[in-house]
Amino acid sequence: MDNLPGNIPDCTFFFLAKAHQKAHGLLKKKLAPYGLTNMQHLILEGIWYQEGATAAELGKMLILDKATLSGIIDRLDEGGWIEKRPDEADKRVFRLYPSNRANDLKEELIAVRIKGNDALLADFTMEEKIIFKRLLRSLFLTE
Amino acid sequence: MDNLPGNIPDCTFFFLAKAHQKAHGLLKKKLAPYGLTNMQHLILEGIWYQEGATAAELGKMLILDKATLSGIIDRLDEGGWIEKRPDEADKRVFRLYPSNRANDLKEELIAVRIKGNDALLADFTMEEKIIFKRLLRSLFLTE
DNA sequence: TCAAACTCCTTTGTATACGAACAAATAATC
DNA sequence: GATTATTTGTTCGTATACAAAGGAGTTTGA
Repeated sequence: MDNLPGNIPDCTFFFLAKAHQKAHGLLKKKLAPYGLTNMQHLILEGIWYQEGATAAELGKMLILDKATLSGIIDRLDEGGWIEKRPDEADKRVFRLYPSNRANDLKEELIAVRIKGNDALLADFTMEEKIIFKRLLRSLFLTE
Repeated sequence: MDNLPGNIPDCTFFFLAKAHQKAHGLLKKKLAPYGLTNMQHLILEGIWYQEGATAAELGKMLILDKATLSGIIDRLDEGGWIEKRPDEADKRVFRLYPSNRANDLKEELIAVRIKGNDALLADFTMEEKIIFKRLLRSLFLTE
């Protein structure tokens, strides 16, 4: 990328956007055969780790806008990946559960993400992997 | 974020998405007063560094899909930030130039991005900044 | 206990992303 | 020099993002 203009090579906004773009594309390819998008996979895995979660809870856990979540949950539901059950106590809320079909693919789908992670950082040394993840974490966790 | 589910805390896809989400939001706020989005700012700066560039050239330089670029360029044009001039030799192509209004704000707008970068990495040590940018670069520049 | 405040989810509008299909134009090749 | 292949930019369809506003339900507080 020698033709990147003067200041842009030192722009973290740009680097982050491009690193994310690449990571997103990599996982996207691995998930395509399942008919799942990256976000759908993320929400589904969130539900596996906290069955019966509400949309609000998932939003806080995964740092997602409620408006964005609404659509993703709808498509997960339409695709038969999850089930929306109304909460008995609070009529505003519904609770989310993975479908049987989703559970049948649970180990496989989680493995896809883990292997994707390995592939993404394949060229990094062990130290670099650790440092990279630590810096990413501290970046988005710092308010 | 102690309530992040088991495996997700070690997911680079997630970290990258969230770090990007945060960086994007930070720059977005700083650009809002100008009526520019992050992407519009990026393209505009790309044009400043290479006046008369074509959409295809910008796409290669900034690693952007031509379909995505098409819309952004349209809105930059409608907003009066750039000018599209047809190429005389190649009738498929138009060349992009910053408007006078854009040039009046050039230094200021570039400074906004640079200061945004500083703010984003404010909590990092100098070494961390260097390493972080190096790792991000190598991640998205790898083949 | 009743109105104000707040919460949960949805909907609307705008802006990316990007694969796919297309029309127009240019380049390649025989 | 005509046919084929490639390139450029647009449009379409689908999926995020997220601000803003709305409807329904719940909680507070006087």
